Amino acid sequence: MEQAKELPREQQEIVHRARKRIIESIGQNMDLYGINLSIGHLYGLLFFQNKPMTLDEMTEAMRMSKTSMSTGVRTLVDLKMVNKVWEKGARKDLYEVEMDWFQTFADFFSLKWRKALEINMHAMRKSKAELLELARANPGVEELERLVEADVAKMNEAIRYYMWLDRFIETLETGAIFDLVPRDLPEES
Amino acid sequence: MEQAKELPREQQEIVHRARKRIIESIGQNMDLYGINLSIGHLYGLLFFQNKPMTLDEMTEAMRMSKTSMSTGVRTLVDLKMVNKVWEKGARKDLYEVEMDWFQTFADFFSLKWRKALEINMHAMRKSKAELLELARANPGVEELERLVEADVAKMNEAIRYYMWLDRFIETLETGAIFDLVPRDLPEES
DNA sequence: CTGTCTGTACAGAAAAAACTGTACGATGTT
DNA sequence: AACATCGTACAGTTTTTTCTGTACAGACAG
Repeated sequence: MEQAKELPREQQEIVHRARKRIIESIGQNMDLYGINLSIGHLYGLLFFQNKPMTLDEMTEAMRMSKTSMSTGVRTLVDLKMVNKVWEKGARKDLYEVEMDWFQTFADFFSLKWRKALEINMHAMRKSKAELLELARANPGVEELERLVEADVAKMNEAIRYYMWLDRFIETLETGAIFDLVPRDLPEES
Repeated sequence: MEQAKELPREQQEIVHRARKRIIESIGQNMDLYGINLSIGHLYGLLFFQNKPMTLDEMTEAMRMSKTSMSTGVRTLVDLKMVNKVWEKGARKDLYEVEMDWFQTFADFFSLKWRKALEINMHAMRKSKAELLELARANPGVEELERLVEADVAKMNEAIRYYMWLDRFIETLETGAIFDLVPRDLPEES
């Protein structure tokens, strides 16, 4: 895990267990971020490291292949959960967790949601236009009119939702969310 | 997909393509909700159904086994994305999508986040207490003190984040989020 | 330039997830 | 009562994902 070699065996055990509980807890819940258990554990490991870590150190600590560590840590970097760190004349790449979990949260969900939002919104608008055009080109066909009306109503409701989601994502991107729901509560007095 | 049988072939095609685009778009982005492509498609299919659907109808429309439809629709029901519908003397179970996507969104993420929150928070608090007790029982051991201090600082920061997340989830659960970020913008004037 | 070390591409093995067909319990019908 | 019909449990198969070992390109040291 990390240093602490100069402590008596018994104390090391306690520290190790305390850390392990958290690492596994974090790792387990990483599926929220679409991350599997192994990479979740890797993240947990990095969390308790008080200094940047190399791929070889991860390999040893996780008892997994270097290839897995390489791909795993890259996933975490892509998600901005881990940062690549530069150190003077260092041969190896160094990584450490992004400790600002508020930012991690905002980055992750704004990224994912915005991607889905754009794809879906685009599909909605295009299909809606096609259906309206179809109805316009065939006036008076009752069956068609009913059908288009029903579908377009659904699309409009979906678009309304996506427009809300867009504004919501914006609060994450701009940090306005932390005005709406403050990071800290004012002290009780 | 659904009725429209009385329309000319050509018009049916257009409607079908317009719907298909959306269904696939939705299905693809369902991985945000931890749902795979097939079940995503199922959801999209239900979205355009203007009446509740039976398992057998899904089986036919999706060209998949009834077992898959059964488990798939159950997943969607568990996530509150689809509702089981009761109809007078109906032999078969009927399902329809929950059309309130605002609610779907709020339900899904509050459910998932709260679960993770509670597990992680519990682990954090327990481990923190153990480390503090360890330090208390061994005063003056410099190495231990440094280590405990560093770990506890991290845990405190994490707990601070989780307390924020808790308040944030609460806005989803209570609907207060829709006061903070309104469903609709006031009309331009 | 040669030799060494690092990260990753790639192909194959192992593990996990998705999907299916069969069988069966529960419920309703005759 | 016997007979149908429905939904799902379960076991086995297929597909996908994860993980590993090997090999190699790029950077650097001597």
